[in-house]
Amino acid sequence: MPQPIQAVEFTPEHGETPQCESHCPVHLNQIRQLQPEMLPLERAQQMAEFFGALADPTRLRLLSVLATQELCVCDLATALKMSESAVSHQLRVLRSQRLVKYRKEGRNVHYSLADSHVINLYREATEHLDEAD
Amino acid sequence: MPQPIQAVEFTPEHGETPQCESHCPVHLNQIRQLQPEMLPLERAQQMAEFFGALADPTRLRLLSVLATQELCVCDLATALKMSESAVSHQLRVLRSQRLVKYRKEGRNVHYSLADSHVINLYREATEHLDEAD
DNA sequence: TCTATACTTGAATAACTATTCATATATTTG
DNA sequence: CAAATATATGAATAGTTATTCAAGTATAGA
Repeated sequence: MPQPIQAVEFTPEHGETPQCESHCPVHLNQIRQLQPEMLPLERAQQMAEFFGALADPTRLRLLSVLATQELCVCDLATALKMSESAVSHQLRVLRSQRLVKYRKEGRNVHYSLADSHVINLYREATEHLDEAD
Repeated sequence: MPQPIQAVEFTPEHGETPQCESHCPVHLNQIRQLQPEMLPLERAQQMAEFFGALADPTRLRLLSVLATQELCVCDLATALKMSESAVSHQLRVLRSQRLVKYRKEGRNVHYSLADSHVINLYREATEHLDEAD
């Protein structure tokens, strides 16, 4: 896994006493060596929020139609048969994770996909799901 | 976006009346044409569940240490400084989405990453997050 | 077979999240 | 400026989820 980590908060005072007995394959020293590989909590939280933005059917449907063209909120609401308010709330989540970008034009706000990562993540997930469930 | 969709439940009876006025860029006919591009609800839910499995700091940390080596539950618990029960519950979520696989050996259960999609998704997310926040 | 260990699981609780409803802001048009 | 439209937002509610605790299963060894 990438992200070989910077700050690790591994304190020898508490917690790392292994519950495993001696026959367990990995022991204290090795677990200590695992720490540098482990995603630091803060980064893990940031990343979880990002994946969280993708973890909702409504938001995924919004992204799927935005993949075809730029659309304003009321068109998105119409296409998904949802209230504009609900769509707007979800677009805010997508914006907060920079999954979509927007462009104001008069009273309309046109949304579109932010970058290619969105498509790539979508594709990876699709491939994974299509492999023998 | 991939996944050009199979069944679309677009019924002309209700919902698709456009809230947008005539100056809105996309009209009813075009919105109707959007439907085939839209992720069907069932697939969207399936995909949301998958991303949901990645949307938790604990599970991402588990994956990050499993990326370095196969590990048993008690070692994972020790490394993350969490109860074995909590870790086991989270591993169940990862298993349910086939993000990890496991191997029983005596009383230990050794977990490892399921396939390369995990790494790819991790990398895409990392790259996205590292771009100008 | 009895005990200990590794892991799993169900129920309960606390924290989080999606939608609705009401309201607010901004822009266009009369 | 007033009215209408497009979007955004705050509060409330209902549904979801992560962790804990207690109990359960399975395997190994005495």
